[in-house]
Amino acid sequence: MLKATETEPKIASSKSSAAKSQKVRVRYAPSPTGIPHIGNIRTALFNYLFAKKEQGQFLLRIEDTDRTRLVPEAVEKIKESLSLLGLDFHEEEMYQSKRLDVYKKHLEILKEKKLVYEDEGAWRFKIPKNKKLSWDDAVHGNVEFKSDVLEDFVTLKSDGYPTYHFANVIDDHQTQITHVFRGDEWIPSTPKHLLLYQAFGWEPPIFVHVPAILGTDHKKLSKRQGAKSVIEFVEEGYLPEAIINFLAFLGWAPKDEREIFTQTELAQEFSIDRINKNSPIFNVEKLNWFNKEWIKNLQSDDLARRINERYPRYSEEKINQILPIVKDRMVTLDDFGLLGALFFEKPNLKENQKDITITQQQFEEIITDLIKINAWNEEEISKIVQSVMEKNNLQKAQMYRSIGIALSGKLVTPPIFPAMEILGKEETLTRLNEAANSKR
RNA sequence: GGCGCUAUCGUCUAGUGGUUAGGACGUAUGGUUCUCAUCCAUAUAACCGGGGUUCGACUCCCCGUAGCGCCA
Repeated sequence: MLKATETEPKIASSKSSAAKSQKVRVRYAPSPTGIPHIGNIRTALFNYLFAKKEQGQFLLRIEDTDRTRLVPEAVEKIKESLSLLGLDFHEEEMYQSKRLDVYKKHLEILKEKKLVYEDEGAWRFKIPKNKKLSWDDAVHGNVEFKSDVLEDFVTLKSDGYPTYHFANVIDDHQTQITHVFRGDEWIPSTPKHLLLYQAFGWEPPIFVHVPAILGTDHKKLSKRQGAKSVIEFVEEGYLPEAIINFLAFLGWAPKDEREIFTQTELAQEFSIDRINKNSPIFNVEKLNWFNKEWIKNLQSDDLARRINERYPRYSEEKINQILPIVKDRMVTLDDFGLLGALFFEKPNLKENQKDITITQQQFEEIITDLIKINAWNEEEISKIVQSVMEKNNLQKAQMYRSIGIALSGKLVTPPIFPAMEILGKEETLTRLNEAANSKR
């Protein structure tokens, strides 16, 4: 109790009022070592939402000082991931590899102050003894380390490149970053950064250590464990809106119980105070639900346009015609490909043939009656199917499922009567005939 | 091993000293429907343990325990 009132963790936010006089500037600072996975992008999202909320600026900085792990197309993929979600960054882009002289200059300052010493060509920062290093973390409150647990760390490596710690501090200061959002795995290295800020006589930014997203194995999400990128999710038919919505709710929650938010609404609601301390687990089920909701909420034209982009051989007009009967059962855009396939290609009867449980003769009864229909619409079709069903004492499930398979070859189908109407009389009869023959 | 972070239903979370601990996902059951799916309703299930502080702790403090992270 005492300690809490004394240190007052949330002082961090009152401290931010000092920073508030200046414009909020945040950055996303990935290393171009590959395609950023969904956990990395969530950090970018928090940065972005906060900047938008505070009408500040969101910068992109490429931390490309580890030349051994550089992946050539990574920068492009990072930008693609951001733009897929509509996270526009401020025009200032920064590449650490182009700032070697800056780091070198700053090393000179430390040399003059005798705070570094040479060690096999590298320059190490000398850790002072018996010093308490603490900061008011915007999500974790007061965090404190004793300097004794730290080891003298390298600032500039022998190859002339800076370490992460060194470049990070200098860059954040020079670009006037006010809030540093980063994964909480960086908490243990923050004392080093603090030391650097002190050495240069700079005011440190507000640290916002965001909990890492965990996989179902309760381990930090990593590419090695198969963590996917935004690019992959979009390829699989997830909507950017749903991905944003889902990611925002991993480690953060709004004041009320509403769950569906646009990016703009999220930015309005966003607040650092409401970021959780504990690490959430990535749960695909929930993502699926968000995606389903977003598909439902999308305007039909918009949805049709996106499906058309995915399946250019399907015309938007045809998609619009089919959409009303398949929309409700789509989880991802990919599902349109599955559910709508029957309108574009012949079914493969073999796979589910054993589930066709009505006889050849019963098929033929239906066909003979369907032929007589003049006005080919679902009501008429339905009447005939019902009557054959009753006459033969068939179960609904049996009848509908058999016809569904005859039309599509699949077990999950759109509602069959409107489907038959859209398919057209001739094609429907052909398929029923084929199914009938397959029962021979 | 050292240091640190964290701890509410299976999962995402609300909750800031007094609540029947709320919502969502998932799951189960029932209803609607044109099979499957949708939709609707209902149910399901949680405060890690132990000590304090307090008239009263999920909530504040301490100690454990566990998970995770960083460094070695």
